[in-house]
Amino acid sequence: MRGIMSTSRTNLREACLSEAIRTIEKDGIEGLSLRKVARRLGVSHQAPYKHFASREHLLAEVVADAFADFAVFLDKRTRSSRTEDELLAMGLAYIEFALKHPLKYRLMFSTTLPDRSEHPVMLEKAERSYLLLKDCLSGLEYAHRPDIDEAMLERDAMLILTLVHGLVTALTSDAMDTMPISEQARESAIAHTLARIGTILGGSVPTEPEMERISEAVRDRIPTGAVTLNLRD
Amino acid sequence: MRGIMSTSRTNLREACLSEAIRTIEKDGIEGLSLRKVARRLGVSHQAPYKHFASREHLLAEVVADAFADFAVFLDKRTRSSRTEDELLAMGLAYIEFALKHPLKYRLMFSTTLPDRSEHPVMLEKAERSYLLLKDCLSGLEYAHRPDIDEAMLERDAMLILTLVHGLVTALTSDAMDTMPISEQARESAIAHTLARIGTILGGSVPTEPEMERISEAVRDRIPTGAVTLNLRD
DNA sequence: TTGGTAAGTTGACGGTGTCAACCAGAGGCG
DNA sequence: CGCCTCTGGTTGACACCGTCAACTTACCAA
Repeated sequence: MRGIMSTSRTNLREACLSEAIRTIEKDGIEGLSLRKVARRLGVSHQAPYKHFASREHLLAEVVADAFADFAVFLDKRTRSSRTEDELLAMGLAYIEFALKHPLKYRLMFSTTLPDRSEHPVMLEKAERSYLLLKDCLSGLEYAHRPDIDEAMLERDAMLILTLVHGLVTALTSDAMDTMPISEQARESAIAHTLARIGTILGGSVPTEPEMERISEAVRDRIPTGAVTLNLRD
Repeated sequence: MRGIMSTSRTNLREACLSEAIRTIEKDGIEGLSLRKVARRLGVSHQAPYKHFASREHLLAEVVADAFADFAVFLDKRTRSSRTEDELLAMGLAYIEFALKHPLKYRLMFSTTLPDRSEHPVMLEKAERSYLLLKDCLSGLEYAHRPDIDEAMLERDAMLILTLVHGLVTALTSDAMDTMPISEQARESAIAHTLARIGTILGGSVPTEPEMERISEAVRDRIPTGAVTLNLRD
């Protein structure tokens, strides 16, 4: 028999998803439990298992949806912008999304997500956003400079992503509650980050000797190969 | 009566800490439980509560230790380096630590840590590393340029930290298992990041009109004030 | 000696994920 | 029509978990 709830027919699956979202909003990602969503849906504790193999699978789907929303947002906002500077538009869109949907954003970059390799759909949705940025970069005249090859572009894309991610992570961290910053400081932090991205793309590629100097230092100091997974020493 | 274990006297506290570390190594941060620690120490499930108010408190202490180790490492490596380029030395030290102790590093930047504001000791240890970088930056001639004021330095410090953090997060992410990259690509990713940091510090500060252009766009698009904590819409 | 406190103990409660077994209904099919 | 199988729900059990409460011991200070 079905539960008493309004969840008609066999759409319990959808109901679980949206109830999961509501639960995360209220209790955080750690507070999500299959039993809780079942209870809140007025359904037996095992019912969700008919639609999701495990808690992780449910979570993976919620996260995948968040990523999908993110990609759509990025795409739409960047496209619709009449700005010359398409990269600036994308950066702004990124930041706008993260500040408008901090929970969703946090969810996407939580470190306790289900293993990516076991949830290919989630992974695929996540990669979409990265591709959008890379495409955007490819469209700029930056990409047509003779000193920029594919690998360089890829590395710079990563850097840019990292910069914006770091910025919004800081801006939406709960440190902001205990140590709030002024609206003005916030704005200049954002503008500064975006400007510095411009600096990176505008500046010429590091010179050969400079790269060699750094690479040497890297080879000197950075361990190569397998990593050790222990917390001691 | 005491447990049978070798944990003599009242050093159960220390024993808990190191057993917690061992547990995290084996079962991940999610797998840490006070009961497990107690069991592995041959002690009753409530014994750890005499030394740690809750699971979170135990975890906070482990994390605080990790941060302390990190700060010490940064300091030592940077100091001992005979390089002219002190910033490069610090960047390398950062990366070296993260690659040598990926678990410890992940632990420090896990998103499921105890609330920072409720664990001041942990917070304080965490801030130490940031201060080290800022100090390092202050020592450079960069800091003495007329166009660099305190706020600018602070913002650039944040950017640099973000860049290095993003780099090592990618390098130690488990995506590396499923999509491994060549030793050479790894090395150039590292060198590239460090070089781009140089680009940032070397380049001149963004011009006034450029900043104004960006700031305007920011004001246009970025929501101000309170954020909404919901996952819908 | 006495009394109080710190550091252990056992026990209980409510919560979790998940396996197993059962059951009702719907649809295909001989 | 009758049967049979599959889907989506059910209850029940198990082994965990964090944490509160109450009890016991050992020691140390007055």
